[in-house]
Amino acid sequence: MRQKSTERRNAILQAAFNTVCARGYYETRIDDVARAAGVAKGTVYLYFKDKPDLYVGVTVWLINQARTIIKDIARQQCSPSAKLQQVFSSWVEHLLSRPTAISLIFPEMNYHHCAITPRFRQRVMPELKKLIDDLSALVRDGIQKGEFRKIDPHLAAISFLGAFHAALLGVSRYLGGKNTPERALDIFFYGIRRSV
Amino acid sequence: MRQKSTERRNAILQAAFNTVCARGYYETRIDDVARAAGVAKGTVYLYFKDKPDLYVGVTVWLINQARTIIKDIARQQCSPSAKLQQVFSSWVEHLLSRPTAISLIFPEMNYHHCAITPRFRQRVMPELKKLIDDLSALVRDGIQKGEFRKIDPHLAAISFLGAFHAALLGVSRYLGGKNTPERALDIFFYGIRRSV
DNA sequence: ATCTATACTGACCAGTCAGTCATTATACTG
DNA sequence: CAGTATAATGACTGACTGGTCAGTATAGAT
Repeated sequence: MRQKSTERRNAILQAAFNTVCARGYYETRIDDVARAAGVAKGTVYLYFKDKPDLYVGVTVWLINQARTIIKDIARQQCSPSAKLQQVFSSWVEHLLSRPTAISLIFPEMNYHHCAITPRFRQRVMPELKKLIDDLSALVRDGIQKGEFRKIDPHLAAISFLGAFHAALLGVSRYLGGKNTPERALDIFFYGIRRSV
Repeated sequence: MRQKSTERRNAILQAAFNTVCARGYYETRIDDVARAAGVAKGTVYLYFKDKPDLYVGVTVWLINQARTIIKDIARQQCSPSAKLQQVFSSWVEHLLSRPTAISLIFPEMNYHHCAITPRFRQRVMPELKKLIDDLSALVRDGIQKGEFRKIDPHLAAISFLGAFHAALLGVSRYLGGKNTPERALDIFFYGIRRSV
């Protein structure tokens, strides 16, 4: 009784992630993913029901990685600010070479994928909400410790994503200036208003 | 000597904008756009070279609208902060019913559209850069008037886009909480750190 | 070693849709 | 009004790709 290989599944996931980052979902061919994973095209369908299913797999996989980073850092003994900073830096480190991956995270980008939206909603949105909850928890901790202003932790978590996004844009090929990603985090922390 | 109708061109652009916002570029059929615009499918090709050309047209059109709003507001006699706030509110007002439009603005989302990326680069990126320059000018003004911290205006402009994005997410169907868009702007202005 | 059940393969197929173009419609001119 | 040139039409076409499945390969059991 032969087993499907976890190894092969991961190879397909990784190949799909790479291709989706390079080209986007719609310009990604199953054939390309298969070739990059070193399997036959039909093999992809042994592990994933169809193309949208593969996409959902990739997105959940990415979000779980992002959450793992948060969890590891949340366990450290340092201030909430330092924790947010570390999550930020770690994420930047991971995605700097593939900024397009961020589109996997933003849901309104995924309105685009109408064919998978119901499935996306059922299987990815819960994960994404957990990601935001993880970030919210860090913010809540900071509020309780008097480090952060009294703001909605949920919105702050979402704004953190926006700041992360801006960070990637700020160093990107097309819109980049003389920035480092940390400057975007600085704006997130301190705002643009001058204190009086 | 018959002329092509500007009216018809705009109808096609508007229809394409609506469909792209509702479904994304790849789930948008030329047939759907034509029907929504009240023209035949082949007519679309009288005004736009091909599908990517239509997409570029829509994106440039949206960016120009966003810029018009900035320009109008920049002319008013009020503080730089108030100006940014008004741009923010006006944009929110325009896009609240179609948050997906924001994907037209963020370039790494458009890496997805490999078929149009070179064309996009040549025709849309210059407009997008101008949009960011317009915002940067407002920020620069605020810095000179002592209202804003000494930060890179360019990065602040990008962060403004990120904050705008977060605002839309914060009130969205999937990730929304009890927020108003203005709260995201508040975070952009004052950050999350508590002042000491 | 043989047998079995499942993994794996890749040529094939059907459906889709962007783009085409022969035909028709219509605005404009004299 | 007739003629002309261009706009507009929509059925058709061909390229493409996701998914299928008959055939092959192979791991595991006996």
